[in-house]
Amino acid sequence: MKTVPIRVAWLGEQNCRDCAVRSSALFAGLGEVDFGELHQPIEDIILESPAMLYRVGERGRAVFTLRRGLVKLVKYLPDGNQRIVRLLRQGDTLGLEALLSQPYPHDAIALTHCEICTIPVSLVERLSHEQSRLCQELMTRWQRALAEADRWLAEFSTGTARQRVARLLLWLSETAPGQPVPLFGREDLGAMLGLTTETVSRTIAELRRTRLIREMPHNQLTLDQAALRRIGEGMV
Amino acid sequence: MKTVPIRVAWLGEQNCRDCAVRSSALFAGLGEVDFGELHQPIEDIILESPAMLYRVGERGRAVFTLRRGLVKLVKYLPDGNQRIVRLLRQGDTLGLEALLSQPYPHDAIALTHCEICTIPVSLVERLSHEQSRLCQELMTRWQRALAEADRWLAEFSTGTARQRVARLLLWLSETAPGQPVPLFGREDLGAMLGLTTETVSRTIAELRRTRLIREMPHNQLTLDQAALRRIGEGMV
DNA sequence: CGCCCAGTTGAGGACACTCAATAGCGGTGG
DNA sequence: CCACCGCTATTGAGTGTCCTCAACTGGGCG
Repeated sequence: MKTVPIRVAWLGEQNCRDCAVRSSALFAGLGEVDFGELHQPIEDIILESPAMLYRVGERGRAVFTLRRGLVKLVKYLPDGNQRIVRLLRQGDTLGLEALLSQPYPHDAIALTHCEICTIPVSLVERLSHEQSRLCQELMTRWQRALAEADRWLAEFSTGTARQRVARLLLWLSETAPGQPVPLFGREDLGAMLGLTTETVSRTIAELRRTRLIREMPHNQLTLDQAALRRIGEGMV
Repeated sequence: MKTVPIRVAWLGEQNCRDCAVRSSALFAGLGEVDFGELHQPIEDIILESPAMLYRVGERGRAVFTLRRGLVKLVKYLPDGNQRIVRLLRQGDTLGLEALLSQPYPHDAIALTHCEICTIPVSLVERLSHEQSRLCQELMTRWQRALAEADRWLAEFSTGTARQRVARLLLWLSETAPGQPVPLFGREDLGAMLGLTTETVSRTIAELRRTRLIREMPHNQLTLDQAALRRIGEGMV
């Protein structure tokens, strides 16, 4: 895996009040008053594609909000193979484990260009003493992560290769329905779906031949959503 | 599915102070002082095997602590098939979603004899206003659930049928290593591992023939843990 | 230009699924 | 008490999907 330098930008004057994902971000529930408390600067980082945000086992001192992009969470099996257990997208939170002083349980690796807020654990802790509202907000994050995990298991580890690929493509188009979908490496797709790269490749090729997906510039895809939905649900 | 009447027992004088799973239960972090606040009675219920604790979509008004037994969380796929996304055991917490006023996302069904504490959401909410410690405790529950979900995905949806069955048996023996393990219906096992009942049956039969597992009374099994561990890790 | 990596395609085989028949077990009723 | 039923588990035969191994293609970049 290539290592890519991490560019860091400080928000300076700017703060979470103006954040693009404010409505879905961690501090969404806090009113204006509370923002006064954010004296501590929140770091904003940019990652390019195969860059690692954190590594399994690291002691984290930060929680992250994904403002833009896609991040994979990777677990390593005893036999050395790797499995992508979840994908995070715009508005999702990463590294909540750090709040519990636990090491991160995955590798977190950028799949696309990513913009990520770094929120020091100390800040969250300080605020949560005063704001029981924040606690609620945090639990919502956990809940969302868990719901995604369950969905991941049900949709992407069950059924034929065709079904899994179709469901994954639809999942990827959920953030912006109708918009083109970024397609990444066959190896990653395989690790998400529990399939080999060859099987994924064959399946994608077949979908392309039958015009259910169409290549666009920049490795983007447009989908025949209705048809893919039928496939995903087993209507062959 | 048979419906089994639910026997309800009130704890009366007894409370969480004396609970068998106190050290791992929801209120584990609370000192003696805090127990004074538990004026509200905590209901203790007993479920027998295929009884349902709650149903997907229900508006929950309670969180549950599993004091004893095994509970499956079931999700239903669009094609009507069902998938068991997680198994809960002694000390685990169920229905945390109720704290966020969310409907339960699964069916929760007892796989064995179960003893379960029912904790009203209102009680948790009242306490959590005063006790930021409880918030921490709750997040730990979420984190544990999420870790189990990830593990479930990595261990029970990957590899050959032999590997999956071996790993599941080992998982079941984790609560009490060396102790016999309860074995349940092939259909449930299949839904946990993403396999058909026939494949599970063949695999179990083969493990029995090769003496890696041994039948005991009451549908219990003793395991050759070392051998199963080798299988689970792919050392054939 | 040629290397390297990612993706594609092919052939063969292994594994799990499907369909179907049989065996075991517990409960019910004659 | 035994015969019968229903359900679950087991076993078998045949098929299909996906995996493995391997060759080939094509674009990016030194």
